Amino acid sequence: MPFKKKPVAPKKVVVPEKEATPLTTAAPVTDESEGGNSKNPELLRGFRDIMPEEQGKWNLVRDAVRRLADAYSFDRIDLPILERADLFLRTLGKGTDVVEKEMYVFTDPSNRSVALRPEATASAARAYINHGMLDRPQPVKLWYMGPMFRHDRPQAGRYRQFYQVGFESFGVDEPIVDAQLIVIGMQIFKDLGLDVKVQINSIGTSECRKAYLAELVAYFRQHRAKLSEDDKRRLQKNPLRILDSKEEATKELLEGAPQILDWLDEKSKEHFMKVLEFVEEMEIPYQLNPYLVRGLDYYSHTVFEFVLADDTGDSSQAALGGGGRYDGLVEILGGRPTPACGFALGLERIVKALEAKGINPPERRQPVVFFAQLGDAARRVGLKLFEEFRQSGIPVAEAFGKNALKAQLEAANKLGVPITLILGQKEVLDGTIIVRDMESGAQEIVDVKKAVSIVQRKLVPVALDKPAQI
RNA sequence: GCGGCUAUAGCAUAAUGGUUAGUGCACUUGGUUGUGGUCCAAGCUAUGAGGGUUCGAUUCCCUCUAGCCGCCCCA
Repeated sequence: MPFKKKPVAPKKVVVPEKEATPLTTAAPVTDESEGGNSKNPELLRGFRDIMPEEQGKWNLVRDAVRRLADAYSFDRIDLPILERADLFLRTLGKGTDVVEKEMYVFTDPSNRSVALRPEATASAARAYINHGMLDRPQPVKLWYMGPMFRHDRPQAGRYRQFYQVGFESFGVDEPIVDAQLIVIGMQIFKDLGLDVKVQINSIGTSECRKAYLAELVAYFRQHRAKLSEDDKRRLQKNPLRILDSKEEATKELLEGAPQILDWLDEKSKEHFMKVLEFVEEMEIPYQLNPYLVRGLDYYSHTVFEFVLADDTGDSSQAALGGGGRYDGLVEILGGRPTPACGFALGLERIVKALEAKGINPPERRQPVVFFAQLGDAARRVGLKLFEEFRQSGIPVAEAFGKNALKAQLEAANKLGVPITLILGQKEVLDGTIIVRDMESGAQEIVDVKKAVSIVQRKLVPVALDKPAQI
């Protein structure tokens, strides 16, 4: 970097640090309070690597979702990870924790307030407006999968970067839309082998909710003395939340509390009843949960949550996903009033549930042939031979990085392949190759051109057509 | 954001206020020249970071960081 200054300062002037290191000073490095306490690079708190060993399980989930999205004619959309902070402030609700303390908000270099998305429904609605999707046949059915960010306290199965898949349906207010979304969610779990039930509630329109809330608050005010500090705070800030309080005393009080279902207007009630009818018709295991509320402001009418069926306690991790109707969202963002409904699933929780249930991905297709090489000439031939085998559908492994035959056979042994091909100087000159049976140790020298067909014949008992899996 | 517990190598673990921090798995190399599975040998890699007490700390104390658990919240 110092090169851009005058070539040589004839005097003994030393190039001042400041000018010499513009790159490193661009961002203030303040590591006195955070990280930087090891020679090893450190992960940011709450962030993690999803390691190769875990990918099988993740793929199980990703594949199931992809398959079903396709089957139900949902179109994939990839939404940006960074959005204007304001998008979330307007939609999620100012009082919500997500917005208030969990969002990664910062000012970008052009001095705009931006945020790492804490969820994607708002982005989907934004995209719906931006691309004039209201001019497409309704409903517009979109799905997405990707990382979300919330600066939350990390715990097992809870990270600051976490993955969600979401399904959103815009433009139709029919109860059947809500119902089918529930069906899709349940189908995903069914395909994965997870026993999940759905909890459903309706929180009506914002008007009837307002009336209900007044009643609810009034009710709990009478019993204020029995409430915990947390619940008192909820009563102030977000009274609906008191419905899913875990305090015993509060739960008891709830039994006498006004129920939101009684406060729904006729239309809301009818909508909800129809959703339930459909769900029943589909024989979906559901529970009416009058205390189910969701954390984000944009919901209205139907809300639901997918919960592990065999989960005993109401562990905070039991909910694998949830969603509901959000008829007001598009309008909040300045679009034409558009009914919409959707749900999102938390991938790490699903993966965790798979683990807990001992559900494993099919084994990756094991190589059945190992190619061992000695010397450069053999490597050259081997690289090509490798392709021939691959093209004829025989999975071949190699350890081109190793030179000693011994080491390569060791590797072959570890992989448990039945056959190893050995190609050395001599064989290259002769146009032959050694086929070694790993079990017996028997070897034969064959014409290299026939290697593929000979190996194929030997492998007949070994299933070659096992489905490959990434 | 609040509270509790924890922190030894890639992983799993042992030990200690005092000379080389032990073991297993894994990894690398070797046990002659181009042959694996067993075996043997060697090597590699650790006390999360900073500070304090002490003649001396990995061990005791404090702070920070991270992980786990509970709360909050949520997926």
